[in-house]
Amino acid sequence: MTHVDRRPDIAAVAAAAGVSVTTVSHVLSGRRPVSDATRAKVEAVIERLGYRPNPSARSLRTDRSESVALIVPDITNPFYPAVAAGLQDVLLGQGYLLSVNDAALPSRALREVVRHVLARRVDGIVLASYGATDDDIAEIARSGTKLVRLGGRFRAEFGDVVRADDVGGMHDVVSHLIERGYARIAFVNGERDAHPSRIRLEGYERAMREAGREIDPELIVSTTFTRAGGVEGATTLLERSTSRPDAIVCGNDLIAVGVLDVTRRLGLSVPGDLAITGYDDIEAASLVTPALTTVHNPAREIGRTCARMLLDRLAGDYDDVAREVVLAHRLIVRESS
Amino acid sequence: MTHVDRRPDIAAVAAAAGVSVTTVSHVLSGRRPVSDATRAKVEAVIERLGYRPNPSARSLRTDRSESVALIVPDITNPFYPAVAAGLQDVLLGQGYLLSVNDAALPSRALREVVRHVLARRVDGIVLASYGATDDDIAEIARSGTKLVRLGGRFRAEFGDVVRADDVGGMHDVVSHLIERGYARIAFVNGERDAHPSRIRLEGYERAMREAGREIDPELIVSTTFTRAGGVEGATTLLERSTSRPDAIVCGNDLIAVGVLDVTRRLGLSVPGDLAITGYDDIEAASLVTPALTTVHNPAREIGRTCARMLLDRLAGDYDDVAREVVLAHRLIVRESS
DNA sequence: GGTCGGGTGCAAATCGTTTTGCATGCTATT
DNA sequence: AATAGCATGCAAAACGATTTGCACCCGACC
Repeated sequence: MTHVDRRPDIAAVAAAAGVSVTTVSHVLSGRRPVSDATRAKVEAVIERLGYRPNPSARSLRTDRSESVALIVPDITNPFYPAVAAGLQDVLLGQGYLLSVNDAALPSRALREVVRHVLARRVDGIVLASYGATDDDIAEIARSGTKLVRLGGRFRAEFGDVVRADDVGGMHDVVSHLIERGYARIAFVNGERDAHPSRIRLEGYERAMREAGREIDPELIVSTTFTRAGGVEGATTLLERSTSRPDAIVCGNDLIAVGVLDVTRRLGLSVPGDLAITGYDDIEAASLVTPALTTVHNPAREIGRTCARMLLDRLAGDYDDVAREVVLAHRLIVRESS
Repeated sequence: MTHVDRRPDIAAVAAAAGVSVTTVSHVLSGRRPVSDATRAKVEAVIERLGYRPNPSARSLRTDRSESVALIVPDITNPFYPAVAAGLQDVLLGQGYLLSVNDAALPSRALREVVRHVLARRVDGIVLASYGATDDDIAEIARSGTKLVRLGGRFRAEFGDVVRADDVGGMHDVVSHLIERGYARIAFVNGERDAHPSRIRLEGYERAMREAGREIDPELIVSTTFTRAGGVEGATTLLERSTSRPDAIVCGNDLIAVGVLDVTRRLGLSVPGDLAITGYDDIEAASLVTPALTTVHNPAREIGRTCARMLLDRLAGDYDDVAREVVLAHRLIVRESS
């Protein structure tokens, strides 16, 4: 084993450059003017010694960790990795470390995950978990940690919100189906009380009402935002109903994939016997056969936006006002409708 | 604005409990015996005050950050989120924070990402990037940061390696095709110099040789581990060859999906005109039509294993010996072959 | 009865930064 | 020629934990 030299600290740099530690710190932070000659000298030494400030010491002093946590309800849902990539796009350049935390039940309760990241004193949290309760959010607020939520109801005291226009998106999908002449349009939604479910249902209802269609509660079922949920929902709809729907609108793409599984098993032709639509436009939507009509959810751009808003807040901007940013959706018509 | 009380520090706890800070620290760490009475008193105060040790102060003193970084080549490849979930399964319970870092080109050079996490002084790194050079790995080793690599060539001085048995997996796929009677079996691989490419090619070659088949260099093309790579590879193979292959083995599922895109465009029937196989068994493999024959890569279990090995190292176990752990693969035969 | 040793607790040094208050030398102004 | 003001640099006090060396008290042992 070769002996590894002790890591240089700021004092070592100061000594080697013949200045005080204060001066080195000022060169690093730029908080006080430093003459060009001194700066050059110090920077040369830093380079030569390979000095990197100790982040623990720094955050102990400044009370900032330069790290941000993303909390997602299911990291294996491809929507969230895309969000994470968007966050990273912005955060990496600013020197922030991004921690990604999966709060997927049953193994990991959201509250436990929230406590975990709060205990680590992250500077900010991007909360993408639709399972979050007011209590969870209040706990974050109480700790003083900056918060940006991805989706969810907008309330000033609960921080900023970034979301796609789900009401509009779902409205467009349903209108599209109505236009194509589908008569009995069913809806397989995600978790009943989750915010995205409610908001997507709202879009469905609005489009139906606008078209003068009656809303049949028999045609609306709530399951979970997963492939298994889609199987369950489709089974309920297609096996119990006396008169079958001729189109099924799904709360997200994963559900739609599950619905497709069922139609395949039942030997139904899509979109002949039944039209199916998804939501989010994850890659799988274009892979299945028939390819899914869906609504593109700009995941990466949402991630970028969350990051920028968090940085604004960390910089002290918008200190006394919460913001809600809504990103445009885009209807993608493919073969399934 | 309501006034938020200052966070209690260890001194506040000591004062409220009528003991010294040393004692409180010992209650927390258990490094010295503390009487039951004292312990109970201190724990009650901690609870009442909601005291949580400041992680920066702690790691400044202990030189441990209790955090681990995962570096992946493409976070939108669903294999990696599954690995991340596995890591989290193990790390969360131990109080470690997991940071996930996407080193996807062209925006983020791997070296830059490595520097970034090293600057943050993480305790350990799980490096899943097949683009890593010896230099990258040496830089990590030099910093003293514990390293576990996901895949890659095993070398004692470069830390532990966890990998699936890719040679065996690819061997099984190819043998399966040979058994089914396919005559001209082509191979669309990922990046030519990437380790997983080499190793998977090895499995292909071994199976061919075992069956007494000749290896035709014309039938082997290197692209990238992406859907676009599959399109490119299939186009090359199917449009240029005088005599077409009747089976295409792909370096991963994403490539296979791209190959499928091409067969669809050319109107080829799968597996009638052409058999196609993938590798990894990501969800998409079962979604496409026809569903892909592939090899199951136990991503989540790989993640868990990486985490455990890293924890071993951080605990000082296996200090003077590197380990390579190989996880079993499983051939999944579906419709495409 | 003196000594030994285990259990328990405390004071103080330490980790590596940032930041404040003050001192110095120089230039420019009057 | 005196002084105001600026640019520059330094010493020292935080930040909040962990850990070491030492002191004390007590019962047990010879």
